[in-house]
Parts: sequence; C-alpha cells; structure tokens
Amino acid sequence: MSKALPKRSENYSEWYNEIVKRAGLAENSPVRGCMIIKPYGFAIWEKMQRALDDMFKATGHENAYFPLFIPKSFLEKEEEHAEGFAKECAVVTHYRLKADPNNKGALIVDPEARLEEELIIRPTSETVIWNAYRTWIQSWRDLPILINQWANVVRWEMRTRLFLRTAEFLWQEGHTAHATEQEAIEETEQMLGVYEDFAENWMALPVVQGVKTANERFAGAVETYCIEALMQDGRALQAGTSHFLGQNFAKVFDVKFVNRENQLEYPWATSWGVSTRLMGALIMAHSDDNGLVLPPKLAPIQVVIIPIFKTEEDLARISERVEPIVAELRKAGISVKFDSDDKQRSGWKFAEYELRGVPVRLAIGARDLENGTIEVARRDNLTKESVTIDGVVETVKIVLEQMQEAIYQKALRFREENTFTVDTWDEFKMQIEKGGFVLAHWDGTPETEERIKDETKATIRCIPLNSAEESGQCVMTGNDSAERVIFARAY
RNA sequence: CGGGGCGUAGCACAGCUUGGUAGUGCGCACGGUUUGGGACCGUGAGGCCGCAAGUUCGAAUCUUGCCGCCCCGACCA
Repeated sequence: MSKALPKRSENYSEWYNEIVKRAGLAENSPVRGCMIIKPYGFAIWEKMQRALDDMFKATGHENAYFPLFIPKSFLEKEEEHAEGFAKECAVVTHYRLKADPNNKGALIVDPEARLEEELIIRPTSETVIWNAYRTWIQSWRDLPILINQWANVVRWEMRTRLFLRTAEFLWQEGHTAHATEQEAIEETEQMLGVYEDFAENWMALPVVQGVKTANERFAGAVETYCIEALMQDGRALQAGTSHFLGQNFAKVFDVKFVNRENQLEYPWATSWGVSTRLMGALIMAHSDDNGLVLPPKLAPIQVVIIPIFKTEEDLARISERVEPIVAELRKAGISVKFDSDDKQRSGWKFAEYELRGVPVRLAIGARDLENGTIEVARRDNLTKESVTIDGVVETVKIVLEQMQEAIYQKALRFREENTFTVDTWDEFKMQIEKGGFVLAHWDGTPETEERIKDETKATIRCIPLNSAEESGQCVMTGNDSAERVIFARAY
C-alpha cells in the first residue's frame, strides 16, 4: 500500500475514492454498486443518526418501520411517482430456488415459484406508508401523523460511487400527514430547517436552502425543497430534501378524514430525507491531502493519545500519567483513545490518525513527563503546541469547540469565494467550467433549463429561499427574470 | 447501453511481445535491533496466474468464447 494519498488538485475523484477506502470508511461489495460500510465509517453514520434522530423526536416525530417489499401495484398508483422510479427498481419475481438438475451444486430459480404479483424493493416508501395511513386516518383527531423511519432503499443506478451514489443506501425518510395545506407546508419547511441546522452545526457544512425547479423535483411532489452544499472541487451536492406532496398520495391511496365540520377531506402530505450520501458530503467538504478531516461533533474518536516510549517501563510511567487524563476527558463526554500499541511506531500512528481524521492528537513522552507537558496537535490546521499536563483537559475542550467552528468557517469562506454572479452567457459558460455556485437569471422555463444543461452540464441547484428579488434577463434567452437562481455542476 | 482499461499471494503490481522451475514491494507470522512524523535486519507462511474450451511434448504467456471489476459518458439522493 502506497503511503501518500492522491492529491486533490491532481485527481479529485481518485483522492475521494482512496480516502474512503484508506480511512476505513467503506469498501466495494461483491455486488456491483453496493458498499460495505466499515466500522469506522458506520460509527460516523451512527453519530449522524443520533443527532438527527434527537432532532426529529424534539420536533414531535416518532420512529416506525415499514417493509422492504412493495407490491408493484402500489408503485403504479401515483403516475409521476411511478414514472420517476420505474427505471431504477429492483424487482422480486420468485420466492424459491432449487438444485439445478443439469449442474451439480448449482442453484436455479424455481420456475414453479413465480410470485403472482411482483414485489419492488423500495426505492422510497411513500406508497406502502400511505397505503397504511388509509386505515390509520379517520378523523381530524388522528392528525397530524408524524412518522420517521430509518431504512435501506435500493435504486438501481447505472453509475455508482461509494457513499455518493450507491445502489443500496441507508437513509431516514419522514412521512407526515396533516389536516391542512398550510400545516403541511410548515412541516416541509420546518424539516428543511432541521436539516440546515444539522448540516451547519454538526457537519460544519454551510448549506443554501432552496426550492427545486420542476425538472429537479421529486417524482410525485408538488414542491421539493433542498439544502445544497458546495464541495471542494467546485461541484454542488444536494445534502437533504424535504417535499410538500400535496394530496397526491392521499388521493391515489384513498386516504380521507372527517374534519371538524363532519366533511370528508384528503389529508396533506410531506416527506423528507437524508442519506448516507451525507458521508460523502462530509468527506468532500473538509478533508485534505493528508486524509479525512472530521468536525469534532461527528468524530468517532475525538482525541487520540499517543505515548512515545522506548521501554516497557517508560510506557508504564506514561500510562500512569495518562490514565487520569483519559478518565477526565471521558467524564467530560469526550471520546478518547489511548493507543499504547507497541507494534506501530509513533510516526506511523501520527499519519494513521491524520488519515482517519481524529480531531485532536495528544503526544506524550519521557521529555514531557520531566517537563510536565504534553503536545496537542490539531487535525484541521495541522498545528501543534506544548501545554501543561494539568490544564490539558480544559485545553482539549476549547480546541474541540474551536475546531468545530473553524472547520465551518473555512467551508463557509470557500463557498463565498466560489459563489459568482454572472450576467452574460459567455461569462456563464466560463464560470461553470471553473466550478462553484453560479448565480444567474433564468427565464423560469424547463426548456431553457434543459438547454443550459445540455450545453454546459450545469443544472439549477435551487431557487434560494431567502434571495432578494432582482429583475434581470435570462442568461441564455434574455427573457425577463425576477430573481437569480443557483447553477452548478452537481454530484 | 456506448467508449476505454484491467483480471497473477490479503493489497499494489511485474512477467506475456519471443511458450519451458510463479516473481517483486507492502502487509502477515516468528526472532532480534529500534522508537519525538509512515524504522531496519534475518527467517518463514501464503498461488487452480478470472472461468471454459482449443493449439502444443509443454500455456500465466498463443487462439476463441464467456464472466467479473474499474474509469469516462447517457440516468439519479
């Protein structure tokens, strides 16, 4: 195994692939397009899950679980939804194998065991869930229903990349039902806010809240809201979506409730999700040529302590000094690993924990014991300083907080420096080629959006929610436009 | 599905042109010397050379077919 990672500046996608594998986050599986999430990668995902789950609960949601298999007829009900997902569904047609009579040891699909109705492996769960809601919802008193599920889904993608786009991925999907349109829209916006909060305060990832254009809208939604982030190579990544589904699913699954006036009405729906794709965003937003850089709040190991020793006796003396520090850090809620393994040398460990993105490294050797000091190294800016052992726990707490903020600020600065306002077609093409968010006027038609995509590979990432009204002319057609939208090449 | 590349030890690869004992580095095991930024020496284990058929006295190497993977495009969170 070569020591150095490919450089971001030379080959960004190879850098990404290598970092995922070498930092022990994930690897390819025997099945094309699927991935094995390794313990260290899964530990990060678990921290994300925990934070998000707490936020969902805090906003009144409950977890439930709906099945992996969806009858094909369910998927067919909502026309746009069906069309949107049809071409990427895995389908179960049989329920039994049998020994191949012509080939000893081999198994074949038993032709006798064909399912009467094929089952789709869920690409998303609106249909099964709304089918269930039919019996759950009778009266306005049953509403709202605020459900979330943590699950895997399958979308048979042509081209896949670890975390960013895999055939099977893990996610959460919230599915809510409301008595009024207004309430459902508020829910959609609220959850988008939750995602923004999570992205910025946990992932240290600045995001733009916006609305998708018709072309980019979720299949079956009335309106799709999103948070969009900018990666270090200048490409955009959709980090989360929240959909206002109107009454589309209620109608096709015949879900009705009696309102206060004793009239039958269709409830209003939302759905919202984030996936293991966030892992890709996390990696691409912050990491450097030495490896992963993790925001402290999501780092499985926040502090690693590396003893520098020659003999068993040295190690024993260091351990004695380190153990109370470990205990104190843990008491402060900080996850810490004391790596006293003598099979690897300290230099190897330094490089390894940098690769894995451990935020703070403490190194302590005989010299430190004499001086009463310990070395504190920061992963984000690779600086190190010597501090007194007595104050190290306090120092670590401060450093972790500073890092969380510094990583966010760095990403924010990057986004600001890579957000451009352009007004001419030539400028537009040139800037898209260079990368970044490009703010430009658009005449609001799907046709123009499509033409721009064909010519530049750029899509409208979103119509920002809080952008100022500003009349202008469409960058491609010159037609009137009321506001700027964000264009970028995207993952 | 188009275009390109690759299948040889756990990993990364050489060997193939010109057929003749299966190799190198990393990793692994054991022993020793080392240890403040990816240590070194010695010994050792580990292979149906992607699969199948063919050519040949003899195939990792030549021929044909198949399978798989990766990268680039069209589709997408």
